[in-house]
Amino acid sequence: MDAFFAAIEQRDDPALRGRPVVVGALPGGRGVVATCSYEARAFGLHSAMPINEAHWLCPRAVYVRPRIAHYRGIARQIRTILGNYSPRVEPVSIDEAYLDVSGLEGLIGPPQVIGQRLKAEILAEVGLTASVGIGPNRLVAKLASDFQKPDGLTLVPPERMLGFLGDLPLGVLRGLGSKTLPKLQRLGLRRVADLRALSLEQIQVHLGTRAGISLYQQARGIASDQVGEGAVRQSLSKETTFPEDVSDPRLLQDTLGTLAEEVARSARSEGIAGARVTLKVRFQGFETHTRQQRLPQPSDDARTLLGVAWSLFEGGRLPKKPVRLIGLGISELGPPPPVQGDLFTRGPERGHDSTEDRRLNATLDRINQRFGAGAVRRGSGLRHNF
DNA sequence: TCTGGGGTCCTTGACCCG
DNA sequence: TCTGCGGGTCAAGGACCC
Repeated sequence: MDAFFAAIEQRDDPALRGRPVVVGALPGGRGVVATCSYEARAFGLHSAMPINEAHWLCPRAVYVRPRIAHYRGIARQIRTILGNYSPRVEPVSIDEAYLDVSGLEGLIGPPQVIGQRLKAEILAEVGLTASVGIGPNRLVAKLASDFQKPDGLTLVPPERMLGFLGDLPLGVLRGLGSKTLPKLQRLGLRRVADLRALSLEQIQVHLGTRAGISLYQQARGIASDQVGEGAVRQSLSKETTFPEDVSDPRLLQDTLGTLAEEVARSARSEGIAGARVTLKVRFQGFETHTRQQRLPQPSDDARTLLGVAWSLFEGGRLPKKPVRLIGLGISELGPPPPVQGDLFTRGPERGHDSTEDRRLNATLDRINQRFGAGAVRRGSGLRHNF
């Protein structure tokens, strides 16, 4: 989908159409651009840009908070449409999916006809534009979909694949970000064709074994053509950045307690538990540390997670500096431990209970006391109100 | 103009053990 | 008994993606 979040906001509010729209944090606070409209991109704005930099570049843009639940609903609508075209659909994120359309020529038509009909139906049904890329494998299809945006359709048949890839700037390849790309640029490499001229060993000298193999293959269009179920979850976490750096241990512990409850709630709703707890702390100056501990058995219990995380915080030999962000996650996921006792004898910490709600409200009250009434509100998630 | 949140995967160093 | 070495495992950090 094209500028998905921003496009939805423009669709829903006619006053925003044709104007620069930024979805993300609000100017003055701590945060970044999640997505911005193409009108905003003309000012140099882009995803992940600090919101205050965006505001400095484009003060007249409209800044709105994301409405993730709303976007998810629309994503479901779109996925339903995709499912009508192919039984093999693999969602990759809220606004992207792979479709295997091989073998559908006889039923619908050639791939470009399928792509055109798909785009037209999405526009008619949900009022948003999508960009379609067609290629012999996932890598080429993805790069083709980015080739003409917004509202594009790019077909790359197998015989044109190497030429198409070779002309693209290096930065479009997976794994080349703000650290690795400059390494290759310092070697004088600019386009994918330049990288293709290097041997596997030459790439690996600069980028390491795994990344070397990946880029060597990408440059040659070697990639999977399997459209599958998507990935299995490996971890689950919640984190929050404070409006101002925090030194008060009570506020830190309370916030960690709220995060523990949110992680435990999500874990239980998915029927999973974690055998490893990770504490994440970002200090003043953006210095980030993690500490983790393995549990004797997997847990989905908020009090257990908080207990472990807080002991990691206190005993983890962390810097004694004000805290910018705190987070808690679980990994080594598996089935939850068997519940001891029945519904009437088991502890109040399991299931949907009022203990968690009381603790959450107490935490929100404390944060409101610290940062002023209305800093956070109950019900829509701590981090969104920050 | 200071850097969100939720993820994945890889590399590296410490440590243990044979 | 001491030392070197290689492999396995774990913890931590880093890079990247959406």
